[in-house]
Amino acid sequence: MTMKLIKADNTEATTAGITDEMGDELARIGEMAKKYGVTLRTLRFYEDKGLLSPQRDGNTRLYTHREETRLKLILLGRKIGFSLRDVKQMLDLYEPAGSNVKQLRLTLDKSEKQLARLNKQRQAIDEAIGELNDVMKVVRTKLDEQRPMPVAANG
Amino acid sequence: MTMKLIKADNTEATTAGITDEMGDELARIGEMAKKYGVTLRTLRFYEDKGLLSPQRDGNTRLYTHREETRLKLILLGRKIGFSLRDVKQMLDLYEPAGSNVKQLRLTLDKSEKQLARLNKQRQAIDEAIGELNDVMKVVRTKLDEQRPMPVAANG
DNA sequence: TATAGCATTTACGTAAACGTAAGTGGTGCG
DNA sequence: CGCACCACTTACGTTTACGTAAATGCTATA
Repeated sequence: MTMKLIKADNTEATTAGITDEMGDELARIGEMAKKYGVTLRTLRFYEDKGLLSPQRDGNTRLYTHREETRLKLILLGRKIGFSLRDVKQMLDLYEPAGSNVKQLRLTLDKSEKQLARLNKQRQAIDEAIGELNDVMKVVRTKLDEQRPMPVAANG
Repeated sequence: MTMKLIKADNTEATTAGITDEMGDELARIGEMAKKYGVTLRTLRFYEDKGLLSPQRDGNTRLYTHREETRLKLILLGRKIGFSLRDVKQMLDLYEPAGSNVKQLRLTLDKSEKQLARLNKQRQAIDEAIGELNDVMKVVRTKLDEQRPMPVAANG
């Protein structure tokens, strides 16, 4: 029981319970990475692409709840098949204190296109599976022909 | 008797009816490209990767029936989702005068794995479609909420 | 002979999403 | 004090299948 990384009561050592002047929960990059199953590299990459912009304590990145929400949206977007560029476009339209009609419209628009793409992909995959099965059938047949007739084997 | 490639009277100039000393039908790169809906670049690329190896008349590539068959297989392979590397491995095992058991086995092996991949992809796409539909539903709802109640509009 | 067409070569560019290496900094603990 | 950790930065590498110049050659035809 190494027990490292945990401070006695509130030493604010390496991790945990860091809060903003605003009272926000602040997480460091390692926590975020573990919590959402991504690498540190990925989080920095997203930042480099303007998708995230965590606060800083010196050099150390501190992620607020807002950034966490953004990350969730990014990951959802990627799961759905959006490119990071698309995700960024949508996120960039978010206005915390206004109507996000433009954002919603853009999202819906991109979603419809993505849905079309996904359906096409699905069809392509189904076709591929079909052809692949044909191929496998032929190959199996040819392989059987190679076998010199298992004349009534076992019985 | 080099036979130069071009016959005197049949003006056909650039293309057509070129034959080998063997009597094979020889096609130039442009014909092949059109016939199979690929670019010249693609054919040269495949050659560069060792998937095709057309004859030469000087610098000009001449494709035999064998090369054509290979191309068909390459395209089928790609349609099925194999990488060019995989296709090459399989093609490289072809022996014109022997049992191609190894080739067939490799093909079957790769096919099974590819089938598994395709099924996974299919599932992933289905999931993505599902989530995407959820997202669209939410977005549509939010957009509707933005509209200040179409209290019996128009009429 | 000039032009149109088809061909050739080399070689850098593209897209996406990070991986990975290399070198450095700050910190609490034994 | 020095190790173990966590974090940071820069920047090149990876993968796949070609696209896209750029410069040049060969041949038939007008």
